[in-house]
Amino acid sequence: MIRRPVIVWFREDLRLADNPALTAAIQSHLDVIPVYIWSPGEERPWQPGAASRWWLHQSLNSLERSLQRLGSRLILREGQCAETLGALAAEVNASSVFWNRRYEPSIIERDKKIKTSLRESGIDAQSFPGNLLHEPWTVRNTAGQPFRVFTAFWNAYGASQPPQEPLPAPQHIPAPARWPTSVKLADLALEPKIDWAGGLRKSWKPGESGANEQLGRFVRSSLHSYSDGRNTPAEDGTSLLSPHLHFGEISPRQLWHETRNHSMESKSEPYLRQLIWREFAYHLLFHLPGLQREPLRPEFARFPWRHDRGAFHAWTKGLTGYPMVDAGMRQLWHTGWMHNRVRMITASFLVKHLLLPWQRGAEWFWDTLVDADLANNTFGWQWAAGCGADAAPYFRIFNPVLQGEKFDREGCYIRHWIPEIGGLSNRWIHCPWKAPSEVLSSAGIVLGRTYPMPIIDHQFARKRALDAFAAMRL
DNA sequence: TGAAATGTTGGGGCG
DNA sequence: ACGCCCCAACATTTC
Repeated sequence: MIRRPVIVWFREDLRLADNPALTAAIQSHLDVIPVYIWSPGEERPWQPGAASRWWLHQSLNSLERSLQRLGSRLILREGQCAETLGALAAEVNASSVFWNRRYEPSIIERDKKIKTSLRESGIDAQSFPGNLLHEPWTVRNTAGQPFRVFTAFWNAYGASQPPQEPLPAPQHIPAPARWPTSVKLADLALEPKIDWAGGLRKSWKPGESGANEQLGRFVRSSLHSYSDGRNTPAEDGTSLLSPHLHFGEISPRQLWHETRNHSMESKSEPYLRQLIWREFAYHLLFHLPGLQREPLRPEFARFPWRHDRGAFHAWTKGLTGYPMVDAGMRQLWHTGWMHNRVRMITASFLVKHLLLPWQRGAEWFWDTLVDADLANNTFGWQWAAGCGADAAPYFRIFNPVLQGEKFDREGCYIRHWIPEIGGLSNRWIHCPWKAPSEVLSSAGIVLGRTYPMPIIDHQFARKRALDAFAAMRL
């Protein structure tokens, strides 16, 4: 009698350690068939962008090699998940299919259907929690409602059970006698046809081992000074873990325990807060699926957004004439990532200085970020636009010059990403248009030619945004 | 996880 | 010594 194998369906959990579905599969003492299904159509309209696909390719490659080291493989398939899983399960006569949950509303809906249809075919289907610290439906305020204020959410997390200890990575994965066929990773065509990914390759090491190395670097060198260091874009003071976390190369439970164990509570708390902001974003999107398109505050539906392709183009290319904004946008384009402080500055500029819809910004970030994550991206943009939960009030408008002087005092971040104005002293580096003409010419700068004039005047833009806000509230 | 405007205070220059 | 003004520094309010 042939033993029926169990399929482990990998999704946004491209890791072996702390992987509940994988652990459960191994504990079932059946042969394990790991599979990943590429089905971008089912993610619409948020199918992975170009930068995410690049990362996914590297991460799948890394997972495949890790599985091979344990005597296993990664079966790759392309197509609708329901059909593909059903066909694979039939092909290998699987007894069950295990996976770790995702929490995007449309994915939940799809996965429910898959679970039902597998069970109807006599196949045991089980999903496991592992990509959040707490399941979104278990967290409620005293009135039984989902939280809308971060502090209350944070307090609720603090009062609840600490997350369970991460599961160890398996030492061996039982392999079936015969493997089903797999497409080749290259055939998924995740990598760009024209190789623009050089900057990404230099910046990142996707995969579980890369994630763990980065976590090690972070807790050794940045965690103790995180509360200030995370605000200095020129330095690696943030965790740099966001893409690893998005693809599940490392789990939030691992991050929680590792940072907790490595330092005093007072030192690890600022980082844990960030991790809980992520939970809060997932929590909100779960309870309010419309957030991915529509503002949480309904009055923003009447906000007088502008439509200015030229301004949007300048923003995306880092040609607004405001060095702090442009540096951020160029860092994003080059590395697939932007420092969080600068995300706030660039987002504020798009929404408040240019009056362009936050959805346009969210779409651009979605395509260019290696850490593009629906819950976080949606939450972050609604926060920046002032229309979200616990958001920055609309009248809170960042001044890109002051933000630059405050958080990049020495201009290091600017000089790195905008070398054409690198010759300016710290006094002028954040506002080249104010520099005396002899300073500009001796630095080799011709405003409007070698670097743009500001595409909009700050004072004017600030007043216009406030007026638009006032008009909306009438 | 703001910035700008407005208000208040207190030290020093000066007649 | 005193009152007056200026203004930086800080605090508060407003958007």
